[in-house]
Amino acid sequence: MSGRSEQIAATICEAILSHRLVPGAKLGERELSEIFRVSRIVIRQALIRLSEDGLVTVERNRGAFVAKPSLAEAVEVFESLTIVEQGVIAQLGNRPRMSLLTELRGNVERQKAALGHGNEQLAGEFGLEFHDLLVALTRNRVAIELHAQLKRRARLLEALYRCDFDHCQLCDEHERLVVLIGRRQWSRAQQLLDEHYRLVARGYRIDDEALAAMRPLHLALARNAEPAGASAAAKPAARPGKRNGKHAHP
Amino acid sequence: MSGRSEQIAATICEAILSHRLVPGAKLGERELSEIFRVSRIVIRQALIRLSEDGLVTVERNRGAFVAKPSLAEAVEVFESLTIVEQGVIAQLGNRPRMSLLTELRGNVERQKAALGHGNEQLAGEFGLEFHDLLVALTRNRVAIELHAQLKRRARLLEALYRCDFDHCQLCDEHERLVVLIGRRQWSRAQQLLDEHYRLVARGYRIDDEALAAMRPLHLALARNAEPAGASAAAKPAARPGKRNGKHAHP
DNA sequence: GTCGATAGATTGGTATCCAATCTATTCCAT
DNA sequence: ATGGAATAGATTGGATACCAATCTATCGAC
Repeated sequence: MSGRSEQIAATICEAILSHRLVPGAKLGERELSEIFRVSRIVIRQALIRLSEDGLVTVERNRGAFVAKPSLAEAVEVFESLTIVEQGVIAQLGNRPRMSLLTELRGNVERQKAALGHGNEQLAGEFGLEFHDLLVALTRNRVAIELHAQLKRRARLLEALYRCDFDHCQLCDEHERLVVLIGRRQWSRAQQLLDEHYRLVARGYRIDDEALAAMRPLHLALARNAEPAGASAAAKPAARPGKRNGKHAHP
Repeated sequence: MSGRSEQIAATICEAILSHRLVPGAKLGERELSEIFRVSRIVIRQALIRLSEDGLVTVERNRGAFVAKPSLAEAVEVFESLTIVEQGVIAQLGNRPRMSLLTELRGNVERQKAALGHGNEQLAGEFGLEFHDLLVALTRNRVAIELHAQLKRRARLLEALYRCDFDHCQLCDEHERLVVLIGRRQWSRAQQLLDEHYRLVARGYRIDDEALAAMRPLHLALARNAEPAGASAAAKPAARPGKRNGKHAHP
């Protein structure tokens, strides 16, 4: 409903976070405007939104690209996640919301159950959710949005650096973290959290093949690229011959 | 240099942070486009940038306004600042950069000197800088930018809620904070920081007169404009006969 | 083969136009 | 006179066309 550029930005964001658009991919204004059937200006506004969020970098007179953070910046993102969540733990000391720990315990149980069934994919999802729940304990929307932004940037990194996690150990640390929080041992909890994120960061390796997996924009955005009309076509399908044959990957 | 909309956004941001544009003020596209001598689209792009930063809110088909955070949101902003800085302190425990404490000590000395000369204004400036330096200790640009964004929102609040600080006590707490960090008493330091920000938050009172200080855009954005508090009383009612202050903002 | 020039393509920005929506006034009925 | 509907104006959201500046890539000369 609200602004067309807003929902286009959300669509592109979703495509980036699900790795259908890989870091470094060019986001051409003309191409996107044809895909979404809007004018270039709306596309540019969407790209501005994404660039403010850190998911897209705009180079003057060259265009917009999916952000491709350096390894140094990747470390900084994880460190920032650590900082925020350590701060959240410190806040728990002042305003004990121990009743809310139930949610954390429930999440850990779901992680363990998923691991018991050998579903590491699902366990990973729950593992991400754990950190959301931790920040949600503050009931502070500003902090929650801050954390969500950092997490978006972290998910972007997953596309760039192959991750190889020891889900067992990660889940175990989550459980120990809940115990420490329950015992109000904030300092120990912060220390464990730091080690936890360092373990996560160690799971990342440079992945050259990810960049080879680049696919054309109209494929990456096909699912969500609905025509401008209220309900014009159910299928974007193959676009009828505008101009084709210039999609060589550089 | 880089994008026209970018520098216009920076100019408007600066005007907001120095309280020449008060919360709730309308940012009309046509009016701004005439002031900056650019097309409306560039203005809209600048407004989008500012809205992503949280300094302006855009309401569909109604326009853009300088953000007017509720008291609840103000509390959340300060709590988030606390969270980030507490996390920074926790990080200092892992990577001791004690040599950089010199900068913090120097800042405290400048605060005390300013207070000694009775210059509370200058002491307040140094007080803000103290928290920047604290976060800068991490050498983490992502965290620094995160903190800077929160501080911009905090400075916006100063225009909405009149602040009445006990600069002596604030400076004293800064000094004690440096001592605690030097002694590696991270937990105590975090606790003191929390109390510190609660003291700051208590200094804020609802200020109705600030909204009355609204002035036309072209005056607020003039090159050599002064902050709202000083010379606003000279011409309180600049608008002839139009409606005044009817900007209810849920 | 390397270096430079030229021609295309893309971006940044302007001007104009139109539809949808919100605001405020006016006018009418009670 | 007052409340409500109708209307006219203003503002936003967006489209289209157009132009200048810049980047890219091909082509040609040495």
